[in-house]
Amino acid sequence: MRSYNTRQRAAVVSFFLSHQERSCTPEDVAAALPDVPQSTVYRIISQLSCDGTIRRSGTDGRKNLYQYQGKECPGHMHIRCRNCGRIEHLDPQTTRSIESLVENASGFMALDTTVFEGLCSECRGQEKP
Amino acid sequence: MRSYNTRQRAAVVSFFLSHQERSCTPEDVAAALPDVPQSTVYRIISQLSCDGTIRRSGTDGRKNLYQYQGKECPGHMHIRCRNCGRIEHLDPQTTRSIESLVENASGFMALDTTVFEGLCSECRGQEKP
DNA sequence: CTAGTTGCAAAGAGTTTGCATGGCG
DNA sequence: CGCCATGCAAACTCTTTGCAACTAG
Repeated sequence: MRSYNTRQRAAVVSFFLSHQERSCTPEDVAAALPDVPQSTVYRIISQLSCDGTIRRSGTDGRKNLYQYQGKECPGHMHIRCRNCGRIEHLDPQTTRSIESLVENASGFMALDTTVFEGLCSECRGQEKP
Repeated sequence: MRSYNTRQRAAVVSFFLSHQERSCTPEDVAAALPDVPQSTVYRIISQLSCDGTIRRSGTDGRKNLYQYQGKECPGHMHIRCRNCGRIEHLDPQTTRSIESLVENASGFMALDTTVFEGLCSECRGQEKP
């Protein structure tokens, strides 16, 4: 089941390469590539995610997030503001500490695809439920 | 906008009361109450969630999770096995430690509705992607 | 050639909503 | 009685899938 180098696949990989610094949704990709239909974007993302080119980095609450998987890119968790939707990174060091805490307490191996729900400093006190 | 005591509402509250120890999905509720249509279950859950009777405790990956909100019930995070879907609690103490770590690192207030993605001890090494 | 890929449209899963009817207070 | 809640079906959002036509190697 080796994969072919199609125009569509190249475009999606190129998109993730030029957005290495942030997590993107399938919608982001489709919006940037109007000539690649959504279903194809979903299929290509699914493949790239399997072969390790990109990795799922959690969810924005609704949609899945994916990010280019650089060689020595240390995995990190994210936190999303429940009020404004903003997503930020937790540094790899904090991520490792949390993983240890969880593993010791539960026996589960915590994955860094975890996305915390939270409130950012600007939204604290002005939550709109 | 005070709420009326209807048979359906009472049934849903009663369900959550008798399942205080675990998080339930709208589907769980609807399945236990065959004479209350799904849309009504969703609407009642939405209300109860607003008025604080129950609280959203995260997601099972697809569906939302809700739990009865006892007065002195300390909030806790959950961890879900990505492989088998099993959900377990993290104890309140571990939850507090994680909240502190996150807050210090990011400035976000971490909410205990966070559900970790992980692998339970039984599924480690036998993940099926 | 021919297995893997695309494009389209339709199906799924979970959730929300519009609207006429019904019932609590 | 008036306002809120219910029931039904339809809409909505995100994602997956079936299938015939296409294309990279």
